[in-house]
Amino acid sequence: MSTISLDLESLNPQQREAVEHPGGPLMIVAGAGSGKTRVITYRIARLIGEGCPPYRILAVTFTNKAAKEMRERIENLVGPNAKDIWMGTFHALCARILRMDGTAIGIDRNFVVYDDSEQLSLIKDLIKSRGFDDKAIQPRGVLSEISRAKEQMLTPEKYADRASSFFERTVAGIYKDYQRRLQNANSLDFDDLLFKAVRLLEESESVREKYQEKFLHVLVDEYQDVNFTQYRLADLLAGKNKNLTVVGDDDQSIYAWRGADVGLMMRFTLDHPKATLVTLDQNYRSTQNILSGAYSVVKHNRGRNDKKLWTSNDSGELIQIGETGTEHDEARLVVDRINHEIRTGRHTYGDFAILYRTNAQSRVIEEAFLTHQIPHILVGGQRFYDRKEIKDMIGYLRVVWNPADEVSLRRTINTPTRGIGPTAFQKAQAFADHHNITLYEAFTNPQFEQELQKKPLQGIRNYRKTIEDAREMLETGAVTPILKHVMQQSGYLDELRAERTEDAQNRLDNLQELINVTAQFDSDPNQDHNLGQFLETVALVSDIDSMKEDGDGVKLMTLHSSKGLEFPVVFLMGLEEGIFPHSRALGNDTELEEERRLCYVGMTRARKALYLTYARRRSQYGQANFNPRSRFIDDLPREIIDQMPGTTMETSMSVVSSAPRLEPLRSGGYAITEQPKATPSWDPPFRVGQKVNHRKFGIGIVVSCAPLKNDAEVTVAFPGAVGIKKMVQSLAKLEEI
DNA sequence: TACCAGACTATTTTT
DNA sequence: TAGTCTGGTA
Repeated sequence: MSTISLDLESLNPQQREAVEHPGGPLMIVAGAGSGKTRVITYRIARLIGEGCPPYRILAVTFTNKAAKEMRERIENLVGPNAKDIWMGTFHALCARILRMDGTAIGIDRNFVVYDDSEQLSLIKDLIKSRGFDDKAIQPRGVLSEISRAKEQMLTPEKYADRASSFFERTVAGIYKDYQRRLQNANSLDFDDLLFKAVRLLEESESVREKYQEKFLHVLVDEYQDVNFTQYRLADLLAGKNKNLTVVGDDDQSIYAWRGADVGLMMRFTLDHPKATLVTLDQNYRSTQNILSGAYSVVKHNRGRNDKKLWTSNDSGELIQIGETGTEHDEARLVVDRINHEIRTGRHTYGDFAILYRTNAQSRVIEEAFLTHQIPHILVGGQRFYDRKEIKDMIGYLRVVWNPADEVSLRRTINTPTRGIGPTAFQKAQAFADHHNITLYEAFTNPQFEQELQKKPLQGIRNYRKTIEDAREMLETGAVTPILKHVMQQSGYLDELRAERTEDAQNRLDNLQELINVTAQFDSDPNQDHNLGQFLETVALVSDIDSMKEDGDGVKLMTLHSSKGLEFPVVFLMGLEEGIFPHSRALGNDTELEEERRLCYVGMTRARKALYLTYARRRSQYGQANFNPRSRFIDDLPREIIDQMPGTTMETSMSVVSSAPRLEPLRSGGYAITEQPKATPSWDPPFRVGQKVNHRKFGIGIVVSCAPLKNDAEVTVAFPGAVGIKKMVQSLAKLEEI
């Protein structure tokens, strides 16, 4: 037994109960900032201290970053053997299991993982080859339908049995082909990782027993955001020893759009009637005012089980509300505020976080930060691994590792151009289908070569040589030499260098950065050194994973990315109807509730100070929009808010001074009496959130209004297939109802 | 086959 | 607004 001393005295009784829970199913309902991570790390440390070997513990986290941090914290408590704990995201866990034992259900060890864009390109191709117009059958829609099917563990056959509408029957056909193409390409998509892992455990008794025997304790964090396959997986893995600990907070469930289902938290207690339930409701993070503010936003949700967090912290500063003219003014307001705080010496740049609803909002903020020289770290947005040049090179590496990878082959074979256009491609596809071989095999088949013209033939030979030479380097295990070889011999580098533009130089820099990444991978003693492992790591990283820890900069990220983090000072920007809550959520109660929870998550990231800002006028898609301020602001009790100095007076809410104006008066969801006039010269014909009638589409809800010469452009959300429509009021003749 | 210009259109969150 | 797609031309 190791010598582990935990400071259990410092825990509150609930935390202590959770840490010391002996065994059996345990559900920890952990409010924001309630010391959840501490409880989990202590619990794991304690299990190890009591003799449970680290390799028999499985801890599932939401992001790789969370896993890494948790591992470090446990290492501080129990020492280096914390390395042996199985810790990671569901997807990483499944990939690991499938690589080891997937052969039992016919999965090749060397499979690659297809990401979103690769899935999409495959779907697009399938839609086209079936002769559908990809406007009538949208690739995105098909993909998310397939994804949903997989989350419910429906195979193509089962899905087809249930399909009733035209759309569903179409998807059923595509789904079937899609799976076949994935299989031929020796690839799995994100959902497959989960789905196949569950299938593996269900179908192979020996594999199931192996893992059930192995994992003495299973812990799942962020349980409110699991989907059905993940729920199944956790249950299966903990099936024998029943030591399953789940930790979640239903108020922080923000991934329903991705198939997560809070209802599974309830189901846990039904499936495990003997489960112990511990609620952590003391918040150690935020001030009383921040907590009250956040609570006053979520409490509007119906059907939540009401838990009100409490804190012994001071009430702290008031929540600051800032209204500005445009989004540029808004960014400037934040810049000024940050500079002010820095000057007074109260904070450093690293203390601030800027949170926004959509990535598109980051641009304006970043521009302001660049011009005013505020050091900052942008999380997300255009991901490094989503950049074209990076995807191209990763594509090459994937073909080297797995020549059957069809999507990567398509991506790379004519990049840089080698004279292999659609015609050559179609020929190869036909040849491959006819001889029942992969595309790569077709392209490299001597018989096929005879069908080609001189130029494409030369191109293919060069390509093949690049790949084959690289394949010979596989044995060494190092990734960097292969990458360098491929960059060079493919002609990719030469082409970029020849461009001599700033953009090309940027791309070259990014490629250099990629070399740094592989070099680091190659020298990491904790990694299995092979290309397949590298490709998997790359496929499963998220934005937040690559956020640099150090560096004293203001963090910029979406609300979703901020989950699980905390900052001394938080700015929540763009609090406008149609932005946050997002326009897609207006008029949909379920989605509005999720927006509310998202707001709750954002607000509770703040420890000391919280700013909520919005602009009266904002350019969206190149057009001026006048969105009223967010209903979430109107939810806040006026005694805990204050107006930021320097914000415009005439239309702003003049908080404390005009008490009666801030009644949470709602109809269509926000305080009507307060709405500032959009501009002095223009009156929108409808309120946002108002129900209107259209003679063809029926009843819909106004998403936004924008001025248009002597007219107005009105965006309306209609139910069902009609969706969101932009229309000119004088023509559409929308009627108020 | 490659490339360009202009049209078009879709706008969330991400493992 | 910006990214994608299409169609025409070299």
